[in-house]
Amino acid sequence: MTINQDTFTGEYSYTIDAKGRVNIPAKFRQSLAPENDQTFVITQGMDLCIWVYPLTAWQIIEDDLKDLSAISKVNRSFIRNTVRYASTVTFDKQGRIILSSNLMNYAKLKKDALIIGMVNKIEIWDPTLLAKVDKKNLEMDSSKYDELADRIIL
Amino acid sequence: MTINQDTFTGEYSYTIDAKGRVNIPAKFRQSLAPENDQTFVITQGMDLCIWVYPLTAWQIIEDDLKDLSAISKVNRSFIRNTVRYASTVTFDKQGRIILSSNLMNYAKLKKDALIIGMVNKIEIWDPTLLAKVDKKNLEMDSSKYDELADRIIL
DNA sequence: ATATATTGTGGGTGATTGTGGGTAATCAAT
DNA sequence: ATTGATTACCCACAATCACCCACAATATAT
Repeated sequence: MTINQDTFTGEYSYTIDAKGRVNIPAKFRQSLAPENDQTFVITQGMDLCIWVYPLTAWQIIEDDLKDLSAISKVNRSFIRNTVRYASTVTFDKQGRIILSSNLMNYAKLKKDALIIGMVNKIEIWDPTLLAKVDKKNLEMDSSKYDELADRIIL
Repeated sequence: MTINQDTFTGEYSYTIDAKGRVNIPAKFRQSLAPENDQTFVITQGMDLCIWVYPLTAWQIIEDDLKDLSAISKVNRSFIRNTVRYASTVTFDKQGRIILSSNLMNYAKLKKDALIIGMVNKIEIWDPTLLAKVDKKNLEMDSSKYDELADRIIL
């Protein structure tokens, strides 16, 4: 049973094989809407992880980027840095996608991967790295959590 | 799997051979719409790089420019610096295009080329030059980046 | 409990891609 | 016209990738 189309929750651990392939959790595959053609777009996250979007969600981002005028220098470098690391990946018959070595280096991924549902996208982390980052964030941001709690009813 | 016709994302590194030929990434060739007849228009970018447009996209730019008055300073400089140097290139059986020595000088290209999808066009950079330019831009404009990131939900 | 289907992980092989070079046509200048 | 230079087109090959199959472990159904 899936909650919503193109919505992802939960945490799963997988291994990355010698060819850089990781499994997309079966639950995520099932909640991916059919019009995505079993395809995601993967790119660098704003933290040291990989972001994975359903294809159609990424297309909306692209459309927004198309509206930015190339006359502005800031726009150009923003587009460049957003799109630069993005690539489409379709999962194979076994449900795996291939991670480029670029992205694996960026997220410091080796053999183990932690895959986390982030509602509208998916994050892929190195388990030990996430543990560290997580701990630091908790210390820093506990006050800001309260702000958010006001806006979102849990 | 390609996202859309005539849209390009991702980063690829290639080598320029002695004849000034560079490969257009296979993914880009595949997403180039058939009515372009395997043809691009290459010209000077507004940064120190080469811009590569699908033929039909360039034709639209030309049409737009005809409609615009020459009064605007932006238009005049765009026409002078960009349109001036434009020429059409068709890729060969191996998927390569030829770069004129003019354009290679402008973008300071030697042996290595970094090819970046910029949604509706492609950029060709010297790898070390881009690293420098990019770093400078990020330092100068980080606040404007945040504005843009707010408008475009990642 | 047993059988059946699904899922996660590994590997093999043929097709595609990136890169180099060669040869014949085209053009320019003497 | 002859030479030299430039361009357009063709071939070759190594490395990479996409696709296929295998199988053990887990989950589901009867």
